[in-house]
Amino acid sequence: MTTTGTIPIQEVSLKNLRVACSSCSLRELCLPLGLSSEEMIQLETLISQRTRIKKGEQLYSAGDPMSSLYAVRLGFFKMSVVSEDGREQVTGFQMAGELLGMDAISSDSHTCSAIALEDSEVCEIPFTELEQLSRNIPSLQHNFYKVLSREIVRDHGVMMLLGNMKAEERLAAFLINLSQRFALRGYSSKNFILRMTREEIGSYLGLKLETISRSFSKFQDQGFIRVSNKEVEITDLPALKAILSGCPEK
Amino acid sequence: MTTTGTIPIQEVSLKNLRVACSSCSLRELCLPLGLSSEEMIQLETLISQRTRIKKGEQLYSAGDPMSSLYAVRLGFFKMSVVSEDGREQVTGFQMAGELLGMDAISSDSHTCSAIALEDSEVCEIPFTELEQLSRNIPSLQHNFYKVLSREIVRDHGVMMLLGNMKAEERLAAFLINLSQRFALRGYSSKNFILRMTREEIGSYLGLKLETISRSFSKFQDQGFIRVSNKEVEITDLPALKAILSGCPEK
DNA sequence: GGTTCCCATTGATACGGATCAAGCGCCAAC
DNA sequence: GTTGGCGCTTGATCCGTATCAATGGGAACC
Repeated sequence: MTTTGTIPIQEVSLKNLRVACSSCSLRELCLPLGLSSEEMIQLETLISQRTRIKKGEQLYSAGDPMSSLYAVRLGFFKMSVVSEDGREQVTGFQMAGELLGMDAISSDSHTCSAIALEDSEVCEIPFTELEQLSRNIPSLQHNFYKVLSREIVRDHGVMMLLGNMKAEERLAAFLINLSQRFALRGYSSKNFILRMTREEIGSYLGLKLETISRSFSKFQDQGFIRVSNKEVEITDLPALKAILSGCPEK
Repeated sequence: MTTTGTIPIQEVSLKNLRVACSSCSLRELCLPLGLSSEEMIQLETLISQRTRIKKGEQLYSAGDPMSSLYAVRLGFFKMSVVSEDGREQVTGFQMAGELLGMDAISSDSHTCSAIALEDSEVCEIPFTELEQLSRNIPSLQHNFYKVLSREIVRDHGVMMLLGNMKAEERLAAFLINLSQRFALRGYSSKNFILRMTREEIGSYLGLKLETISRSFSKFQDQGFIRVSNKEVEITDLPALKAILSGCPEK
């Protein structure tokens, strides 16, 4: 609807439509959190454009020079790194309101690739200008530090998962995490569509796709979830959570 | 030598001794990187004190409120998180010039515990004041963003290791990483002392202590390293690196 | 100097998940 | 409507690491 470029609308309204954090439903999840409306306007002027990314397309890939961060406005992304010998590791799945590209600050070039798993839209945030603006808006600066820190905490959680948990615990943790994030965004926490393949889930969780498939089947047999291809329904959330608590019985 | 508090020296010289980034051998690794000498002095005034932590003591633990970050001035730390059901995951080992506590920014309280693995010394950096100062010193702000981002990149590397690599690959990667970090600090990259136990290495690498021990022995049998308790000598670095490159032969 | 405790090594065995393999269902292209 | 390909499921087997167990050695404490 509020596409960029192709339709020749007059500039003013285009600018208006382009980016408006203040009217964005994600402002409570995203960078603008807690900013005054005046500060939010300053942030808006900085965001040069929204970009649409079709399912399967790359927003950027490892090695690309970094000039902007991206806030997911709509859709779903997969982030992955590749080792020198070609092994891929999915490092995360990002949805609306989450920031992409923070890994790239350290070296001015991206270390991950970002691939859209469904038709998506991102707000492009030029990094140098964000740095500058954050010097004038303390709460923006603070928010951004928090976002970076939260990513570190999340990564530690994944390490815990990869280092200590068994296959079914990992998958349970993954489903619970997705469920909570959907809920935060106003979607159902019980019914959702998996945008990624079993293989991508496996890569994220340090498992093979067959193991993911088997664990899904087992959860279904136990009556915890119903799965049909990419559709998931969580029918017994407490049971899923119990798996995580290292419940003694299998 | 430059202890804090106990010895009643006159204030001026104490202040001088307390913290002097400008004369600190770590200034090229730590936050002050690239700051002018004038800016460095501003940073120094902010760092309230140096603290000594004895081997085995905790600098902070998960749940503690966070008011400061810490720069390791001397020594060696282990960072770990604990899951609700009590499983411990070591998330990293930090040495001189590295920053501790960045995970705590997101929630104003620590999510990790930091334990000294040898007698250590840290510079305490009050976070609110660092935020303030970084608004006035762009290169300080930029450095700090980079430090946070670098931590995210490091974490992604650990995910790759935990998600994709076999036991011996993980240990090889660990040894190479330690070796490089010692070299950066002017220590030998070939001979060093492991400050952590086999169990702590195992927790970091997602393996059990027996597996660490066996892999050490195997590397030694193959002539890649010499190990004696905590002492390690790397005798064939290229061979260790070859293990990482997924070399076909075992 | 001896005792104790913790850490490390090594062996035997068990088990979880990887790997190999076959078959199915769905969607897109023709 | 048919064909091909990709993603998913399920079974059989294998392999790597965990687990269990016994022993050894070094450092700290008495």
